[in-house]
Amino acid sequence: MGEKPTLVSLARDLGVSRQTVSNAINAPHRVKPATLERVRKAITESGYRPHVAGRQLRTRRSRNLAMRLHPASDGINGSILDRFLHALTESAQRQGYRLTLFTAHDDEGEIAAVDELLSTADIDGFVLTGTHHGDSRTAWLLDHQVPFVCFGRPWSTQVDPFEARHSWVDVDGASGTAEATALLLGRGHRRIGFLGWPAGSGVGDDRRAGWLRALARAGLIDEGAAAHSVGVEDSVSSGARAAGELFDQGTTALVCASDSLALGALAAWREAGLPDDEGEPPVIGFDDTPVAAALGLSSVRQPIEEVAEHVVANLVHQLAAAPSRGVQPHHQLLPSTLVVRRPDPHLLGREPPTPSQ
Amino acid sequence: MGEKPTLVSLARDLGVSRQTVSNAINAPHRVKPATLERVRKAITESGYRPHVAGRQLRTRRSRNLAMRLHPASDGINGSILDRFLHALTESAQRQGYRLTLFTAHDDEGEIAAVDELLSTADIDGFVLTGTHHGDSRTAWLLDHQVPFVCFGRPWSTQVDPFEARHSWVDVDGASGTAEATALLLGRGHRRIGFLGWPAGSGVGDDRRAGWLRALARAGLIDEGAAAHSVGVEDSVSSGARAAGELFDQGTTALVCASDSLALGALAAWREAGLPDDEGEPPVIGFDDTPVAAALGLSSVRQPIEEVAEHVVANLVHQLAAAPSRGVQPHHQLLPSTLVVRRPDPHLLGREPPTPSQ
DNA sequence: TGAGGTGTTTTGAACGTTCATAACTCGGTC
DNA sequence: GACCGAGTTATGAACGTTCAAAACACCTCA
Repeated sequence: MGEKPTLVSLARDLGVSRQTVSNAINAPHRVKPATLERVRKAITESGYRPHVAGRQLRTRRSRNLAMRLHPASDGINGSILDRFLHALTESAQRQGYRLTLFTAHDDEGEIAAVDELLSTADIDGFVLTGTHHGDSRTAWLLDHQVPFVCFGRPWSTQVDPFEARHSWVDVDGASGTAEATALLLGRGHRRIGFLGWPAGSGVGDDRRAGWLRALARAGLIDEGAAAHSVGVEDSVSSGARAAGELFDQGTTALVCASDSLALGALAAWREAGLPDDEGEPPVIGFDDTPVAAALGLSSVRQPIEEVAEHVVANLVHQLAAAPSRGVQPHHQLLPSTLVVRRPDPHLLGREPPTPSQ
Repeated sequence: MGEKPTLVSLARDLGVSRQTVSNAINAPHRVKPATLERVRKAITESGYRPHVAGRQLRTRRSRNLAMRLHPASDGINGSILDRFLHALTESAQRQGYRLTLFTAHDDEGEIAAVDELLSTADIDGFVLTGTHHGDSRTAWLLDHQVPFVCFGRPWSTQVDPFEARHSWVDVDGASGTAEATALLLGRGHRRIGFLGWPAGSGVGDDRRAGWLRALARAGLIDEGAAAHSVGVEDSVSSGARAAGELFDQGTTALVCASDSLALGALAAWREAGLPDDEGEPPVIGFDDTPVAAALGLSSVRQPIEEVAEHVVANLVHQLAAAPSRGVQPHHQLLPSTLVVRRPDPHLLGREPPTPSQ
């Protein structure tokens, strides 16, 4: 009771030295078992916790990670961000780290913010999201020897991402869209389109590539497959418009680069009055957002929780290494997977199908 | 350039004492103008930043705020959380504070986490979200004299929230639903229903109250208005089902407690084939989520950014006060406002209305 | 008996900052 | 010319921790 215990007060009460208590916490093997037990008991009884500032001042480590929170739905959007933040916080916590947020208006602002956080010395490492073509941040961080991990491959046409000098974790979007395409192929569709974003966006091109790969495997590339692929702005209404045109041209099913686009496609499909696949509309979204779940839309799901776990693990690994000599960068591509759903017939604006069998 | 500057190294280079440099930063009025200028120049030139751990150790202040990140869509859901987090981070940053996240599985876990963060002494104040009936957290925090502010009123039937012993900021949901109801009344609707959650959820009851108030003002309470109000689970499909029944019973328009419910109601309305209000479906959602924006659904918007600003301001105010004597709690209820939208006709599954101008 | 370990504990110093207080400077007053 | 007070600057100590190295205890072996 009374004042908050410190190393010194605890040691005094126990009749041992500061350092012994410190060792009991940080290097138990150096303490005689009997003493260790005595100290540990005192620690739990007094509820002693090391004061982070004292520790940080001496060790030059804060056990704090930081990440920039992008303005609403930039890079990773909405619900994905929620899941990512939560998973990241939890993973960090498990490893004894905390997650601090900061904002910035652009990449340059992010660099400035990182610089600030580093010079006040309360952040050990950073998580970068929203990697893009010509990203200026990674070079700066590498130059300044700042520990960091990217969520997202370095999208460069010049360099193989697996040759990058920094660590990253990313989701293989192509595997998911390929799986989605395969599913539609299995249901007999032959004119499967891809509804995505304009070319050049790394992430979008990756998702399109999976669709193309699945078609190629099925030997369906030659007959003008490219005509069934369009790139538009990521919104429900432009998705609806574009999907309508595709359906008019003979497309019978659509794999989409986002749930927003899929939502539009769903509306267009309903309007076009095309047949369904035994209750399931031939439209597949991406990101498995709550909207998709709510509407019963099949969607490709990113293993965000695993991404977070890997990001933190890698960061912690970097921090554990000697600060002088660098650590081997590590690159991890995790597969995305298709979540198959069957929508509530009410929401499709059709009569429920008569239960066969 | 060499090592990172510290107060001492900077003072040595300038030929003044540590304390003078420290004063130049923290109490400029105590330093002779000429000296002040010299010191300031040296600070900017050297890029000196005070080391937070050193400062924290001495002042017992970390300039760190913390908030529990609830598991996905609990309390404040999806996109609202994004906006809130972003606004909170930005507001905190403006005031020279940082935001740290942590997770917990329940209220008890949150209390334990807070206790931990406090005893390692690196958090100055907390933001509480997801307040609910019989919340055990506020009492604990008050008992332990921890500075905190709630986003959300204390939902107690016993006590007037404005008498609460702790500060809170909340959004007056009723004002938004009342506005929504008034809009529908203005368009000639007389049988306006409310599609919400089962009674007892504070937030939900508040939103329903606004609807009821607007009806009362219009003198429409007596004719069995209660029959047009239902409470169901917060999902699109149950919203669709419930809305369908209401429309069958003669309801012509719906104010909803969430965008999910509104989404369902929209589907039901479409299916029922009821008339629209010159292109606008008579359904209004709540929270103005990206889905609502995407579909062109009118929705009540919470001024989350303002909430965050007030939360941080209050917290900072508490922290500025002498730690011994408490600060007057402050209670702030901000109005929500209706965002009126007109959906893309494509998405309604109808022909666009002939432009009548 | 003493030299050399090995295992355990203690001591001095340092990390960078601010508080409390002392010291100095300078103009004005008696 | 000594004294005072206000303005400005400097000094000692402290915040709580860990590093580096010293000290101590005990055991083995020549």
